Amino acid sequence: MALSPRFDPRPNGPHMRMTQPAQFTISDLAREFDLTTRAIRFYEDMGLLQPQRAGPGGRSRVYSARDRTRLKLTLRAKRLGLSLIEAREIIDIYDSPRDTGAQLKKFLVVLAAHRKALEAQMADLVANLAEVKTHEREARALLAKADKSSPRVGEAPGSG
Amino acid sequence: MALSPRFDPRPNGPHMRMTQPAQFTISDLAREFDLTTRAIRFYEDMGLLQPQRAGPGGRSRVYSARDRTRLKLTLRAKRLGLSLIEAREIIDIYDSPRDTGAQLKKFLVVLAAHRKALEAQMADLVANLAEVKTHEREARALLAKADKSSPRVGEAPGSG
DNA sequence: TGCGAGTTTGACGTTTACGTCAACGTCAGA
DNA sequence: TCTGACGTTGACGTAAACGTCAAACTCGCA
Repeated sequence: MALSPRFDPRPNGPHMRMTQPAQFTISDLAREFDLTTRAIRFYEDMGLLQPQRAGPGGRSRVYSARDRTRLKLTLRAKRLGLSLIEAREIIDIYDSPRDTGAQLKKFLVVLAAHRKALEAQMADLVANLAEVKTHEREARALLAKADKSSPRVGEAPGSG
Repeated sequence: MALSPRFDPRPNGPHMRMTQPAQFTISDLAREFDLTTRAIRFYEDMGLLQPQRAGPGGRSRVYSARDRTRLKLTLRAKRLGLSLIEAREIIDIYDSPRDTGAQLKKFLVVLAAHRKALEAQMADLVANLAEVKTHEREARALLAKADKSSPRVGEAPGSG
């Protein structure tokens, strides 16, 4: 748990927290999101993050709040089953410029497709949850019947 | 689209469909679920399917309705981001015997864990969908404003 | 009798998403 | 000055989920 200032490329680091910390080291993010630094560098190789460089020779990575947001979005996309490439495509579109009408229209098309995929997955999820709940009800009913016919010691009925 | 009877290990194949076809070939399932036969054999290697054998020398695989159900569950689990091993563990529990109280209780524990995971994913999904809808609203509003200030030829306002 | 369509097993290749070293630089503190 | 803790860049390894051959068998049919 050493706080280890070291080089610390954070003029107003996490401790200031006026609005949002502006700068993060790679292990800041690793800790926050429970990742290895290797994973974070890999996401950079995949084009998901583009940290600045600082320190002697400009070697150390410095992550901005935007990088952090993109990382958060990446992890959520992963949890929903997207590949890193798919995640990057979507996230890139999300923070790409949309100042012309054509860009806005393309954005809407992509959003519609994305929403359709999410809704399909939602359907799977709802079906699955319904089944789980049904099984739970049935199992509880069976268990209650069994407990009534031959109750076990140490398990008072009605205190579960 | 050749119906290809060949060996056809189906005493009452899909064409009878009184209740449910009882037997399927590997390519029946491949067609139905849009998989390669390779994938289906791989699922067997992973312990997800256990088809009977028939034909000369008992070489050809014959899939039962239960196999088909397990395959369907497998694919849904995959769509929700589970690995094949995780899918197998859950599906195995679903059609394992639950006649003793201990088995019922373990079943309930597993179901609760599974439900918790599904609900977490549901939260991700809902958050994601909300964001998509917000972006859609914003983009549509921007587009409407832009169209009003400089409408394009061939795109009558109010006919989208 | 040979062809095509379908089946089998086996073995190796591929992509994704990292893990796991190795070898090195740097900075603060004992 | 040396030790840790952290950082860097390669380079190689790995697990999952198949794809992609190859070589062989069987069946129905022209």
